[in-house]
Amino acid sequence: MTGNQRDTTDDHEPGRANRAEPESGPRRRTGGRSARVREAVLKATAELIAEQGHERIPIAEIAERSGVHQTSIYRRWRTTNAIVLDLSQERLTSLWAVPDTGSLHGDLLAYAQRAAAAMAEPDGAVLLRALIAGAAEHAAAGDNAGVDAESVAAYVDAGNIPATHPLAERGRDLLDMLDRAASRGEPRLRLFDVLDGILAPIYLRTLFRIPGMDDAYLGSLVDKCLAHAAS
Amino acid sequence: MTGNQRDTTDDHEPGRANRAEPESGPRRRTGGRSARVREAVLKATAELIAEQGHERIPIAEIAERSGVHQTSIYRRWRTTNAIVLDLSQERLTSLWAVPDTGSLHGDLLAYAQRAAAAMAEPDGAVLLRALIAGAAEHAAAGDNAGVDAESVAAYVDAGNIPATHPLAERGRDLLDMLDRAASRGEPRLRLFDVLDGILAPIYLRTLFRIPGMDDAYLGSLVDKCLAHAAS
DNA sequence: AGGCTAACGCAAGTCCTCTTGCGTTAGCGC
DNA sequence: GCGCTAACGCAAGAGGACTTGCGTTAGCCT
Repeated sequence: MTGNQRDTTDDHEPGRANRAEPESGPRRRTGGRSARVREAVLKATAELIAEQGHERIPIAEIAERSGVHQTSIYRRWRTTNAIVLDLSQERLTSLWAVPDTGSLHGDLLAYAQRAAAAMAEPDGAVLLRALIAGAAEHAAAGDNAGVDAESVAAYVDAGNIPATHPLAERGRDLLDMLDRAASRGEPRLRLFDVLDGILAPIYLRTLFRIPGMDDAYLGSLVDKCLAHAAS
Repeated sequence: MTGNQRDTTDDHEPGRANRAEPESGPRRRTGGRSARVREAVLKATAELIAEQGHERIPIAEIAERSGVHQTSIYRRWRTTNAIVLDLSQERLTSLWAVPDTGSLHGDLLAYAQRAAAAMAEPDGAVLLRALIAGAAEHAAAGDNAGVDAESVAAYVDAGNIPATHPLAERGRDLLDMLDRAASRGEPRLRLFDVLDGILAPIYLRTLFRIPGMDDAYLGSLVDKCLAHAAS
């Protein structure tokens, strides 16, 4: 299209995982004004999503609300979806410091409750959909989140998630939790048992707007997970 | 515009649920040319999705491929997303005649295999996303798929799904299956146990492109479901 | 078979999204 | 502080999505 296939999605994590690029281009300016602009745009987008309930927000509207010029937004993100994806990664990352309650059952329940609470936010479902759309875009771009299909399968067989996968961050946190439990002598759950047994139902119910995710329900999900580990 | 605010999204189910509208407007023409046009558009859209791998297809392109004029498409569906939603409802409805293998375990496994196979189609993930987007649009439009939140909750408590819900059709089929099992003397599973335990993991892995949904995996999902019913 | 009109084809339009070039501001290294 | 230039603001402008009015075709009903 524009002939430049990398700039749009690369600015999302400005100063974190600095891959050792030998001839890295110009040095980015991540602080000060740039950071303020990013902040303002993300904040405005979150507000508009919460108000309107959907992600189809014209960039012009985000520009007006945030006080940032349209052009700047287009140059940095190019599409509304990229903004929402950026927002969702920030939100669903910082929010998810995994609890340490002392027991696996308690940890899992707290985790489930946090996940359910995040989804219950006014923009929770929208952010989840953005995450999904992000995963789909990666796939459409040709690669499977930067890793080829076979090595992804190898990861999954080993009970892990490739580092560039949208769910990777959460996978790491969960693995820590499961390791803690094992070191306490509690049964060792596999990562995908938790993903399938706890996260998947919460996500399904969120996406299809099925209510009833109270503590009793979440508790039953956790119990099922643990029952399998025992058997 | 046309002054008619219901035609766009109402043509999806031409002759099925005729709500008793007293002063129903002009009588629709659902057969012949209209049906051919609908067929051509849906077919072209499915092809383009399978080829390009995503749903961001300009209507002009669908018009060219299908031989139907842009204007006609705009008047009937208004957005690409509506077409894909239409397509997904048709596809995911006709395809899902629920098997009757003689045992609950066999039925559930066959069901899981069909679901996984449908998701493995080149356009499976896209159609699933369209279904989700459809559910979200309903929600954004103000109502919860035509039913208010409380009555939805009541349905869910009773182990059922409201009739207008995107998953309703599949829910009905599944309930039939579960009833059959109960009448054979097998344990009675609740609908949402199947949704949470089988469909949710399949959907999660589809949406996030996690591979490894082979028969062994699907079998383990079914086993877990049944283990809970026995306990 | 014939009338009525829903639905389609066609061709201009209109509106809005997105781009491009250039001047200005301000982050970062010295 | 000073220089360099990344990132922003601004104002046109190009391109594509969507609409509208009207004539034509063909379902559906009697």
